[in-house]
Amino acid sequence: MKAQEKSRRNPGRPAANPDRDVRELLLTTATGLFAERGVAGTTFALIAQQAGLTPAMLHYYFKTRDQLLDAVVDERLAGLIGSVWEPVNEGAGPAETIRGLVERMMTGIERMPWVPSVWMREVLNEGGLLRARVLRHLPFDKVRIVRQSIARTQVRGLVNPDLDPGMIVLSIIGLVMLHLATVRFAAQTFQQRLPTRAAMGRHITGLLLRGLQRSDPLESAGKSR
Amino acid sequence: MKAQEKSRRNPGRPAANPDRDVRELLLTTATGLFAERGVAGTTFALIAQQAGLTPAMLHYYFKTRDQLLDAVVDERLAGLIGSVWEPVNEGAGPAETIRGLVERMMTGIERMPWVPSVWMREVLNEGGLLRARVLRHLPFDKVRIVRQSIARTQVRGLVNPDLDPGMIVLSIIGLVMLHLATVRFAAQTFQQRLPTRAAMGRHITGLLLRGLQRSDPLESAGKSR
Amino acid sequence: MKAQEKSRRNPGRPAANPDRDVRELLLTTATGLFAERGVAGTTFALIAQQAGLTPAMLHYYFKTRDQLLDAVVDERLAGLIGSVWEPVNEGAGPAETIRGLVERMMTGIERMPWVPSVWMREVLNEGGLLRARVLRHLPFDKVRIVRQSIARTQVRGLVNPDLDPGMIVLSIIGLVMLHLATVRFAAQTFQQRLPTRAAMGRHITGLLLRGLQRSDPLESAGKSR
Amino acid sequence: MKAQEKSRRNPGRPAANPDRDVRELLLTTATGLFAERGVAGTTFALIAQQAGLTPAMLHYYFKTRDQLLDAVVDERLAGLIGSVWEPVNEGAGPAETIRGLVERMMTGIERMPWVPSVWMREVLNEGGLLRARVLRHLPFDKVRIVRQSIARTQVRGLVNPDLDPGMIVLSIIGLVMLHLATVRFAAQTFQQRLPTRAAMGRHITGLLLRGLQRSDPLESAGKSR
DNA sequence: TATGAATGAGTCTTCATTCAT
DNA sequence: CATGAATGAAGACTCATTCAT
Repeated sequence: MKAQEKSRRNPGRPAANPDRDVRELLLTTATGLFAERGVAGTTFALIAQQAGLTPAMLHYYFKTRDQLLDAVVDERLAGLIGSVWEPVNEGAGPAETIRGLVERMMTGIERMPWVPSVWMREVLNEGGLLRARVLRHLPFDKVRIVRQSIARTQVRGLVNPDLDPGMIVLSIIGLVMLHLATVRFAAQTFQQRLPTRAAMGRHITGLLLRGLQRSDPLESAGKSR
Repeated sequence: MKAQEKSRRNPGRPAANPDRDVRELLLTTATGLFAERGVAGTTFALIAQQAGLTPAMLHYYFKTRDQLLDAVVDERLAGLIGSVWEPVNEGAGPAETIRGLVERMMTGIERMPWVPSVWMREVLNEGGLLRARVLRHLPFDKVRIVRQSIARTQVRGLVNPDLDPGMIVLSIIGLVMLHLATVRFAAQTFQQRLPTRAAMGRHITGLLLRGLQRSDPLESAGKSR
Repeated sequence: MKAQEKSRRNPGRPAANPDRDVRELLLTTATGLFAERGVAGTTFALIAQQAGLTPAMLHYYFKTRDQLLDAVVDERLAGLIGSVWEPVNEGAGPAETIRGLVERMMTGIERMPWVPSVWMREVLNEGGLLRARVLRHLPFDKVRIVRQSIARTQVRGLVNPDLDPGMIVLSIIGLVMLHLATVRFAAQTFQQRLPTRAAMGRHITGLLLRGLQRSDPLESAGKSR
Repeated sequence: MKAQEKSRRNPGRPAANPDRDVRELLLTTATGLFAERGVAGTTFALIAQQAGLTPAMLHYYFKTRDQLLDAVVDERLAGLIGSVWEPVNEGAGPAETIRGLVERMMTGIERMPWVPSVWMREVLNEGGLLRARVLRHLPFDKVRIVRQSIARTQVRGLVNPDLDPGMIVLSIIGLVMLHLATVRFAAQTFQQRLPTRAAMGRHITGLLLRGLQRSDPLESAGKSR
């Protein structure tokens, strides 16, 4: 019923394909629930109910559960991944590259707040239900660019020699996702105020950029406490 | 049947309490599956099957699903948490403290490889099924010690001013869990060799300690590419 | 399959709401089985099977077992209770009132033969599974009217002084339910013909009205045997 | 464990067969639970738990559930039935006979308070789980004596002509069981004091004996209210 | 006697999926 | 487009019963 109303709105104008609209609504509802309860914990009935539709309607738009997951990845996550990685190019230095990645991730996530939680649960995790699907969209060439850029700089002695260039991309993405997915929880648990988006950006970028940097260890500072 | 074989092992000696044994076996099987497929995706039937028992047997040892989760947290995770945090004390500097935390986490996880994955999925994530249970075992006083130690050092200008002391504990734990949970995946995905445990420890600790450190940014290094 | 047949009946007319029909069918089947085997002994599977449906279908109409019991009481028993007690008013004498109650009970039960058995088992009995639900529908004000009417008449010496006015309502309802629930059994057991409805009404009403009446005891009659 | 203690009590004396004792304990526990929750609602585990034993022990004494029910009827109910009906003889008048039956029932039930509830649920009711078993112990000859005694007296015009002699035995037993099983409930429901045993005896006997009696109807009394 | 361990069958319930309308 | 009805498969959980010890 709600869907019917929806499909009839804008009676004057050449209605934007209502099919498209409901699909989008369903995807949005689904991703929200995936973030809150995980993919395995989100039933078709729940998505339908929250979208004001019947479960049967869901099957009209997505023949099977797998197709819904495909759509979430292909029509939502893929775009984000593209916008984050596309600008990466060989010309930039590691700092600039990393700063760019982090900034674009945070910007993209601002409009898709469900991503960090879902990413941690369903992509990074062994057996995550979106992992295989996401893999198909990862820009391996771009990833290699970043890795090699860091490795080269490291060889020249300008990057923290402790770091493993092979893990650095994981560290970058993971750090952003991890912090964005858990700030709220951390703040509540340890009874602190929720940091602003800017503060979080500084924290993550600061940790990464300083972490990458070659320099003397912190020992002395700590010792002198 | 398999259980019968089990009860016949150690024919000579007064069999170590078989009750305890099967329970432990079940807990181990369960945690393994939780890591692979998440708590929500792991059915009693699956655990039982993998342990060579019937689902009904699981209910013999754990009256309900909740009780199984309780047991996992209370009898497995709690010990790890304790051993990681117990040695934390006010006397140590931030570097030493962090190094200790990371080392103890990695050591503990070596014997419980299921922890990182489960921690990311079921503790850090919103709606994670172990979150509430784990919270009861978190040593808030120890956490505060670490946070304040870093904050004090930061005020004295010896710590990266970009960092938010309120998020630093999350960053420490999260970084370890994140990397341990995903190295294998990252290595496979990007077709690299799996880093050694030592390399991983260096990577994480290096990232954290350098990241914490106050110093000039990496810009210059990057620019000079 | 049977359900399909069902949905095709009345091919010419605009089928009476099939939803309602199946619901009613299920309620009827359930009450019948409740009478035969008690609520605790009647499984969803049994009801479904007897109605030619699957157990899952039952959950389509009644989300839980409790909801089925609610429906039985609210949609079936409540009406009977209302029709039995509604006409009770202060103006009538005890005999008239009791006769009316008994008559209306017997009439109502004629169309709901499952009631006496269920009432005895699940309402009157300690721990009966419908007791609490039925209690919500009992017209306490009407009950009080009957009790007080009898008590007043008893004080005036016109009612058997042995009777406890507080138990008399129980005796009235109980006697009807008891006899209706067990005539068939009694007749079979003691190999007698089944009394007609009229005979049963006379028996019960006669027992109650004479029993209420003040008069000399039966001793003399018996002694003269 | 409790059972062990129990079986070891009276260490000095030649212990009364402990087998017998535990059996009795179990029967008593079972009948109590049957009264509270019905036979179908009482599990082996519950009986065992309440008796301080393991379910396995129950199977030691009663190989199957059916055997337990057999024992309840044969070793408990049968005795009561016998003591109630044995004294019935052809020489007595209906009043005396009925008074005797009621009195003996009430006396017997005083020591077996679980009987009325169980009788109503599991004997009188269609599909009652003890019905068939109890039937084997009913003294049909005695029942016939009562029925015929009343019928004869009725023919002579000394008994309420409305009554059906074939139903009268059912009315007698049923009335006692019904009232004894439900006084507590009735008192609570209608917020009255619990009648004393004597009051209940008077109520039941009074209702039955007056009810049997031939006499003018109560109409006039009621009308004059 | 006594019990812990074990299980097959069955209970209520949920869910993705189908289909006639 | 949209849905109500329907279901098979599976999930957690219970229970009477068995058996080695």
